[in-house]
Amino acid sequence: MTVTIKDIARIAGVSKATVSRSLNDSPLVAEETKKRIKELADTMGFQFNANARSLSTSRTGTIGIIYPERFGEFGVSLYYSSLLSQIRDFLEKEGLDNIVSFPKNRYTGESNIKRLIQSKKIDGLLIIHPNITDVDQRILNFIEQSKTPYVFLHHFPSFCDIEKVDAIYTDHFGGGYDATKHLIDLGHKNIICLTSHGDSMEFIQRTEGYRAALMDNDIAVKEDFVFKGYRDISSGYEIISKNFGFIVENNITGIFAQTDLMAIGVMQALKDMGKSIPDDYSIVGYDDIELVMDFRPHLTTIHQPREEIAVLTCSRLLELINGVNNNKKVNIRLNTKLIIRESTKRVDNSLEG
Amino acid sequence: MTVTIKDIARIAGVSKATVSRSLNDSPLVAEETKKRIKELADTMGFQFNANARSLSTSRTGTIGIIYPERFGEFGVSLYYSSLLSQIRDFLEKEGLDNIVSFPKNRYTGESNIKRLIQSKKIDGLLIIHPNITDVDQRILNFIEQSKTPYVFLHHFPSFCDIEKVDAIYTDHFGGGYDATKHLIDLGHKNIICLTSHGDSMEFIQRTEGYRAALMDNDIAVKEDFVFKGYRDISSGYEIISKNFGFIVENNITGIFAQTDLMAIGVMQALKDMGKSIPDDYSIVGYDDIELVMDFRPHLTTIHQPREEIAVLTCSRLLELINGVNNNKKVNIRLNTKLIIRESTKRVDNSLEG
DNA sequence: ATGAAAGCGCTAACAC
DNA sequence: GTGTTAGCGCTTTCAT
Repeated sequence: MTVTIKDIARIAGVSKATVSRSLNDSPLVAEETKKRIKELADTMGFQFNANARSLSTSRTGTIGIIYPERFGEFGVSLYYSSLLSQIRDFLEKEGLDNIVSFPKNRYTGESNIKRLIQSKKIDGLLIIHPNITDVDQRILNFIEQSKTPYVFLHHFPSFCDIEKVDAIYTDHFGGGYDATKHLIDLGHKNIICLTSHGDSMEFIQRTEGYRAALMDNDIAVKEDFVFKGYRDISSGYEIISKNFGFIVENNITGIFAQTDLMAIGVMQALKDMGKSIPDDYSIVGYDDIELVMDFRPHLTTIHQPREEIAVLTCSRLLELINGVNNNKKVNIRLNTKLIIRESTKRVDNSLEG
Repeated sequence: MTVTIKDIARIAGVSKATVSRSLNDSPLVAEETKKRIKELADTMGFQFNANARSLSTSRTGTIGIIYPERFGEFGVSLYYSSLLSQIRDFLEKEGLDNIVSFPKNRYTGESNIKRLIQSKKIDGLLIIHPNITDVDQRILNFIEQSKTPYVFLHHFPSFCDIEKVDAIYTDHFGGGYDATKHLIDLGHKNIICLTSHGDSMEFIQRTEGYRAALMDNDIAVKEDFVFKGYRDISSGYEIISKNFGFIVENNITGIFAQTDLMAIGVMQALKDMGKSIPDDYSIVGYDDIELVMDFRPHLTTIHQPREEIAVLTCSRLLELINGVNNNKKVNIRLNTKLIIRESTKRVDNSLEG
């Protein structure tokens, strides 16, 4: 039923080797035979057996994508699924398949990274890992010594020597800084910040950016101005509702929410309290997910260049796989971009004491 | 560097066959040797070469998931990505990998279904296909004669003889019916419906359910009460804003939006016009995506049993792959469930003429 | 320019 | 209970 090169060889009256060479466009075979074989293969509906091929060449034509476990969570997936789409798009263009996996099997605890590499199911790895615990040094060593091409993306891989890995990431510190600076520039002095629980690097870095911007502008950094939540809409909503007294007492006018979802929740909460945005409060989000355009006022936010991340990451991985420019590591920090929309506004000083 | 069964055989002083048998838990080998071999394999960090294995057994341990192309679009992915998560979860439990793919490569136009099957990259296929154009009869025949196990999910596969395929889907007609009936039961007489452009079966079926419910309750079906949009928040928003005059003129009080996202947009639009929900308008959505809980009032909606779909679909596919109960097709229509929350309310008849 | 043959790592008859 | 061997479908030396 399935047609193999052997079948083609038989029918064409040539050897398997010639068929293989022809279909792989080897220059060693006469143009004429090559053409004949190709056409024959085509009419016979031939397709390489990927397993046989991989066994022989050690190339599978599939890329492994390692996602943080909480990808499964709803809110988190909004930004990531957009990034993933871009990655898929690129790989599709190259005719590559992809296997998406968590670092570990959640049931057996087995390392999917190790498994995928050892079982030779993939040609390379794209890794988004939030922190040290998820991809530990042992695994990292394993990948390294297996010589599997891999690229880290999205965050700065702070848990390892950046000189020793390929990584494409955005400047989360800078993003946090810019968001805060924007509020400061608009005259806001009392700015709170909503970040995420946990040790995910991106949030730690955004918060550092927030602090730095305040300090650079001689505004005291107050630890109780940093609220930890769950990076989704309801968490943003809840933090604001519960702490509204605090917000009023402290004369807060600027709010930096470290995810757009939180920012949306913040806006909802303020609206529900009869407040107006940006007249009463200025809000800055983070991510620039598509969803924000569905809400009024349109959110001022930090755009992450997802498409660029995807393109650069995939291109780099392909270089590694194809063995070009793989003598030295590539390390790119992409700038985020402040997108000013409608949720931020110059503070009205005339009303101040 | 990589350790193979040959290495183990050499070190253990047995043949490759014995090693293979041991690691595959064959009853043909003595318990003692088996144990010894297993431990050895373990300490040596052995892992089967998936390609060699697949070549020999024709089993790959990976499942292909075919998604509609517009999975890439943001709004659409909210429901589907939740479904996909559930599927992944099940497959993870079984130690299976998955390759997610569109029906065709968007660049080359090549059929990914054919390619994945012919190249023997997958053991079975999970197919979510919106309509006839995406998975045409030729491909269907191809799958069939390739004997690749496959299960359709999410929609009723109306383009083929349902008796001849395995399919797990929800009752979109029933869902549309229940949503509408709920509004009718609450006393609403003038009910509009927001559906999606295109020929996606799920929406056609939901609209049919809407019509049937009206007819069954002696309410005239008016074609201009059905609005076509893009299944996202802004589309819902726009339809309501643009047609608010129509809504008022026609005394509309009930709105059935065929996606939750549209429903959210509807609520926003009405709010922005100073209307109150559910006092002025009752809204019913569809899907029961997680996002709806982030909005007030909480949306009354049609819950789709995604987890059940995922579990049943995957279980069935595994049966097919393992050759159990594969003599007759399985065809399950799951019921949706009306979830009554805060966006619907009995119509206040005292105000009526 | 083409063919023969070995080998990739594993499984499964078939022998013993 | 274990070993030998052929074979899965392809690539790639090495011959010719």
